[in-house]
Amino acid sequence: MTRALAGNLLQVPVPELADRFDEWQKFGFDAARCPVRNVLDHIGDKWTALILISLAKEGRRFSAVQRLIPDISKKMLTQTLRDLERDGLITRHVFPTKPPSVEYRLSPLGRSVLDPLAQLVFWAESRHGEIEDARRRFDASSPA
Amino acid sequence: MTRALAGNLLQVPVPELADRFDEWQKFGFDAARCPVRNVLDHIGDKWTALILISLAKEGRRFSAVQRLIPDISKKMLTQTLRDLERDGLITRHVFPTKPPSVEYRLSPLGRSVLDPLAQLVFWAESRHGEIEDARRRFDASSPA
DNA sequence: CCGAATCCTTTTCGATACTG
DNA sequence: CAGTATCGAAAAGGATTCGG
Repeated sequence: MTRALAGNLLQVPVPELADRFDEWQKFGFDAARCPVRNVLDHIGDKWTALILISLAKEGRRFSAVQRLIPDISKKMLTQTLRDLERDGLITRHVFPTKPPSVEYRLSPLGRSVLDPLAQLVFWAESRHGEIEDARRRFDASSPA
Repeated sequence: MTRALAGNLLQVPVPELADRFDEWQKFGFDAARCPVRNVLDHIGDKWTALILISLAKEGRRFSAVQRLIPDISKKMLTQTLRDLERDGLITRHVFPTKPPSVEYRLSPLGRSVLDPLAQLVFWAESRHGEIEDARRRFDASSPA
């Protein structure tokens, strides 16, 4: 994208990320305060991103999310939803029907992560083939 | 969705992500082919993002990366670097000095992930405070 | 229907010691 | 310097059972 150069692809974008990394270094790189660890570790776990995406279009009930992500266990669904609620990314709404129904919705904060998350997902989709090719090449030229 | 209401912030962006999710559903949501799982699980692990960022500015040697990320063990550094090489995100260059030195560099593919990754990192940085506040509120109103 | 509690397996990770 | 090998601890995850 942007100015298409011949041969020497990119290199220009994302100067900021490296610079920010340098900043972190200066302050001793405190793991507890590093947002990469504190936040990315969370949204990067096995189910979080999928759950967020499944709530992108509309609020959904517990069982509805479970249907959308068939191979998640109830335990992990409960746990991940609670973590997301704790972080303020989703809200939980209990309706006093019987049996009770519970709906989860993205909060404004949760909705705000969809955009950067989408960037990464679309990157993953578009590069998935390249990555699989690279894996095959690597495995082919590596010993048993 | 859409109809931009006052007070009700955003909602409009990222229609594509939810739609893409719907697409996946139609094909049975094959976990093995889902790029969210195949790729995000990788870059979302404990060290991958940090290593990619540490290589953003320039190629670095094994020990240099280890200095930049002080609390990574040699084992995990080796392992994560190898996984990244396998996925084609970084390249490995051995210089026949003695003792040998090895430099790791981002490949074009690896550089291409920095931009979406930066979006997420900057989101994390800017929202870190909100998330911590939400955590405190949640913990305060939850039982022992 | 939603979820808590328990048990158990798998995976991840770190510490340590060793090699070219 | 840049790894490899092995071990054990810890965390994550799944299956099952129970309860409001």
